[in-house]
Amino acid sequence: MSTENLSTRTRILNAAWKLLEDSASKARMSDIAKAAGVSRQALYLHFPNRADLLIATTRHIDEAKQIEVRLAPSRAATSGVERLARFIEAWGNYIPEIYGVARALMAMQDSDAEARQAWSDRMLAVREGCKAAVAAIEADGLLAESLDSGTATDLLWAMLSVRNWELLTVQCGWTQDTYISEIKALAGRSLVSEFTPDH
Amino acid sequence: MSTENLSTRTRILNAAWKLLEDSASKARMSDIAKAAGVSRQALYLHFPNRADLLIATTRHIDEAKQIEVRLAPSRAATSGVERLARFIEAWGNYIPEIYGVARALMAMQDSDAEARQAWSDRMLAVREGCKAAVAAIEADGLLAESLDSGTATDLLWAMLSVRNWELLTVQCGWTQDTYISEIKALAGRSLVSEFTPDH
DNA sequence: TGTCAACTTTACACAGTGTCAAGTTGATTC
DNA sequence: GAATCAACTTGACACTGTGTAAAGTTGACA
Repeated sequence: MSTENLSTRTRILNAAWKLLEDSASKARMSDIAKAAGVSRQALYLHFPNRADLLIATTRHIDEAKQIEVRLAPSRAATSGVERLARFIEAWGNYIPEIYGVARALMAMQDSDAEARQAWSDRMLAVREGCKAAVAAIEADGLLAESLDSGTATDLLWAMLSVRNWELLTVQCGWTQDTYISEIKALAGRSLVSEFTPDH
Repeated sequence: MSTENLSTRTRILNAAWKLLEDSASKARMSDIAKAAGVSRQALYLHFPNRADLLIATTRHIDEAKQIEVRLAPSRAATSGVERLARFIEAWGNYIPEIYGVARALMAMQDSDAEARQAWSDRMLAVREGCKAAVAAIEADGLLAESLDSGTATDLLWAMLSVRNWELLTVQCGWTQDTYISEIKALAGRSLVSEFTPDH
């Protein structure tokens, strides 16, 4: 796709996305500007600061990657266990897509309150997905006896955190496929009573 | 304990420790210097840079908090399940002690290769503990059927990561006691076959 | 021809790390 | 009691990256 006719704003977002995608490259404001073919100051004409630019980049990716569409199978599931599996697939496979931006945003959390808030909001949305899956399992009467739904939601949320994905894939060297299947199995064993993996 | 007779180096380490402990306070080099009652430059006489100072601080804490002693019950355990439980208690209760420094060190990972290495080394030590616990369970013939020991080690390591502790306690608001008991239960359900919580 | 928005160019303020060089000070040694 | 030395202080400065400010350019549109 030609980059010519796109608005400056879009070119900036695409540049930020691309730079953040490969972990090797730095993504300072000047780097992003250079990659977008605009001056560094042009960035500040469109985004008040780096945090806002990164946040806008995540929304931009969400649109391009259609996160909502990906979540549809989970919402359409007819059983709790299936809903859990489809949700893990949707979100778990989405993590690598946003990992670059996520990393940059997480790195800013200590210094930037706005970045913290933005990331927190996104993660709370994920938590809602976890909550819905847990509720569906509970409705089937299959939530592990020792768990209440709040605790189960928190645990699932933790299992599906970007940091966990990072640890298991980047650090431990798991493939994405291994990650998905092992996390599904883990969530099943630990949240669902009488769980048997539907292979 | 009087701070008078301690060496400058020790006073610096104590100051860094104290500042990093309460999450409210900043811990810039100048802050640490002020807290230690020395000039900022004195810090550079003892530590080449901030990363080294933080790393030295973790070792300082390890000594003061006797991490090795805490790990003894796990090593002395007579069954795999017990070893797992004692290890989770030892490490899980140690996390809040080092969390301040850990946070600072983790925040430096993206920019500082040395900090990354130092943190990685420490976490690999934790992984060894996980590995030993998994090996003990396996030796009892109680490792969950669907798991090989490598995967089980990785999963336990992820469950016991500082990031997970942070998510569950700081973000979800779990108490430390809840964290320990829920993680024990989670590790049991997900790693051990025929697991029954010993009350 | 004039106006306006979008963008560029140049310059600067600021925070925080790390470096450098020239003091001071107090203990040790001859 | 003078010289020496290590440990520390003081003040200045380089560097990086973010964000701000102000003046100049350019092309479209009226």
